[in-house]
Amino acid sequence: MARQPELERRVLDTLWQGGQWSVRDVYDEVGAGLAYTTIATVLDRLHAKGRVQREKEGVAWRYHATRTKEEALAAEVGRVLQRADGASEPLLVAFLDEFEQVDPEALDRLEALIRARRERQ
Amino acid sequence: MARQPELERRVLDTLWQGGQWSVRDVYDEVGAGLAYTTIATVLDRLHAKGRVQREKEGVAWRYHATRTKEEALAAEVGRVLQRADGASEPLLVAFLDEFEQVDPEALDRLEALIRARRERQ
DNA sequence: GACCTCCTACGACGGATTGTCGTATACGCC
DNA sequence: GGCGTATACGACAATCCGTCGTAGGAGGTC
Repeated sequence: MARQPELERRVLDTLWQGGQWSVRDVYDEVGAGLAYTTIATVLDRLHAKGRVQREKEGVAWRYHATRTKEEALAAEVGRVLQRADGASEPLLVAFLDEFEQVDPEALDRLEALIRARRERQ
Repeated sequence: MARQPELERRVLDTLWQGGQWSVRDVYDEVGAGLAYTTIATVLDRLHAKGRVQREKEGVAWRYHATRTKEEALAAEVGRVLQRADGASEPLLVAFLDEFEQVDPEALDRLEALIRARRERQ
């Protein structure tokens, strides 16, 4: 039923919009057709996994993402890199293919960012 | 038991060394302490998922990876990019952080590859 | 032909993850 | 003391993955 946690992903996308979210807030955003407790459970599990944090506000919890979307996605890329035997040239080429396919201009910005990073030290 | 398919990953890493592998070949490589049929099952499932291909040779199957390791890992990065809302600057910066952490020189090679790619058209 | 060895096919089982709820229970307010 | 809302907790089914066991086929050996 869950090769990739689809509902968790939608809930995280919601939190990544920024700010604090109660269960009801999230439910209103992505809960169409689902039970309120379904959303509550998903948020609870994400909290147990450390993916979101929460503070009590009155009787209810307020949730927010532990990491930004960018950080979370980059961390996944980091795991991929870990699995590779170093950043070999074929790997980098394959990466660039993917980047180019998603956004042809991304390569220009990537190059500019690399250059800026070098100058910064 | 399997948040990330560890044994499948090891089997794939084996096939990614290149060439054709029988079940026994793979078993000799990564099967220490496991049953022969465990490896056979894993290869069978990878085949069902399209991750590996196989041809009969006599009575036995010969397996090889459908994609190279580089292609497979890049495809994962591609999926991550799909989930992002475009290649925003914060995302690219976060990616570069990961690259730099894994291999500080990777950024230089990345830049060179981008430049080479631009000249090629 | 009986036997041994190796291979595949297929099914099974348990643990973990995820989607999905239901119920019980606590809290604040009129 | 009720009502409405929120949480806590547990439950169930589906799927994935690691892990085997067993049945049965194909080929070589005595």
